[in-house]
Amino acid sequence: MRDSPQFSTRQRILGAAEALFAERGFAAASLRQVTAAAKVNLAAVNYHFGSKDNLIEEVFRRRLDELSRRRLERLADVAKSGSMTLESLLDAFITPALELSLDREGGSVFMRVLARAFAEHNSNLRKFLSDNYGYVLKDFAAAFAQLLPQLDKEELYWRIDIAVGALTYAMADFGMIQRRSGESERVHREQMARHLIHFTAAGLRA
Amino acid sequence: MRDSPQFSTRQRILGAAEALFAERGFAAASLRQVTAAAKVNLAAVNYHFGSKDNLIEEVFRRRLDELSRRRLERLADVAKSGSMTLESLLDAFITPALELSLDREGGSVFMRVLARAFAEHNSNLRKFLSDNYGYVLKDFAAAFAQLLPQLDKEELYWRIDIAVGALTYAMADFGMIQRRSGESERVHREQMARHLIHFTAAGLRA
DNA sequence: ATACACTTCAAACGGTTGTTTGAAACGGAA
DNA sequence: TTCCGTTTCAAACAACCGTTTGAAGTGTAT
Repeated sequence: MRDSPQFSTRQRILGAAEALFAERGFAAASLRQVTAAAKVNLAAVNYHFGSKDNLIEEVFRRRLDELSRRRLERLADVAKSGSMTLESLLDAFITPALELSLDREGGSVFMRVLARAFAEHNSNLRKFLSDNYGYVLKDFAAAFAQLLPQLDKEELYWRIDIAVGALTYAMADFGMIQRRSGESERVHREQMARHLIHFTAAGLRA
Repeated sequence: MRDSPQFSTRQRILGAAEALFAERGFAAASLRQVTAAAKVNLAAVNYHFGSKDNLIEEVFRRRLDELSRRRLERLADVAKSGSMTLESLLDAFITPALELSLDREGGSVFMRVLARAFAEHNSNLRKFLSDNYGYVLKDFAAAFAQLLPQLDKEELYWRIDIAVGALTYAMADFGMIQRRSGESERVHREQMARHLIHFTAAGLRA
């Protein structure tokens, strides 16, 4: 689908790279494998992106720009409604990722790419993510602080750190639980999100 | 330290490989980098381990054999004591990993290697881990089931899955929280373990 | 001293990596 | 048609990969 001729060379490369990065990692997925999957010439990567490192960053940018926008949009909605709860806050954080992972055009594999970025100790990549998207976490942290005034700053950050870990790990489908054969991908993911919110809210409140 | 002459070639390779796998990943860490760090000849890896894949498995085996043994030992102690709680059960699971991560000889980097194994989609590696160490999780799951009889099997497995994710992520030090400058590594890790148990117990009970 | 198993070594193997090059193909404007 | 910027292409580059080889070194037992 993503390598079909109706997509531009640029988009075909991004789609194939995303899939191969998720499956094999950034180092192990070679540009020859990427360009073969995208059905474009090898030199097209360096022509359109300059280097492999730039391609990696662009794979993140393409998804994270919209994901961050949607998360902050929902955060603003929840804050404005006046009925902010831990659950609604977690929902604002998780639902955009859930929607992305249900996107037809390979959104689900991106969550695995994102989780790989945490496993990679690559400081360039971490700096890129922190510089460009760190403000999203900051805004959510402030909202959590408002809802959990009994926790001091240190205690709160510990819990948010653990919560983000649980969310990252689960949304990347790293766990043992496999989707049941009779169950659609959508239902599976929605159940996971529901369990995640329930579990994490309790942990934050504890 | 681990590359000092008092350690055997075999152990020096294992130590250097562990450190480089944690830092760069299994694919990106080359045998030439490993043998240079270990100060041994390149061919020593294939002489002592046969192949890079075997070396990777051996890096896991060296730590996981004892880690699994200690976890099951503590699980048995807790079960025997008659006063099993969620907290004591989580403590039995976490404390051996905590002790390992405080080990002088590079135990802390191994937790990062272990977390990488989850991020890797490598089916050979996952099968190796599941075949050789899956029984540990099985035994703990049975103990959790006993403590949470109100949860049906599916609900329980979801929560254990999420809990394992939080533990894996946190013990690998993937989070944003950095050790404070005036604080020892030991104190930092012990605080993390304490927060982890508190958070996870609440999530499981929720 | 001789023999033998174990270990280390430098060198080379074929294959793959990211990147560069210069020519060919393309497509709209003049 | 001619022109020109944009994009694609096959081919080559040096560098690095995991693995193999056969010789050199090592220490122990005979």
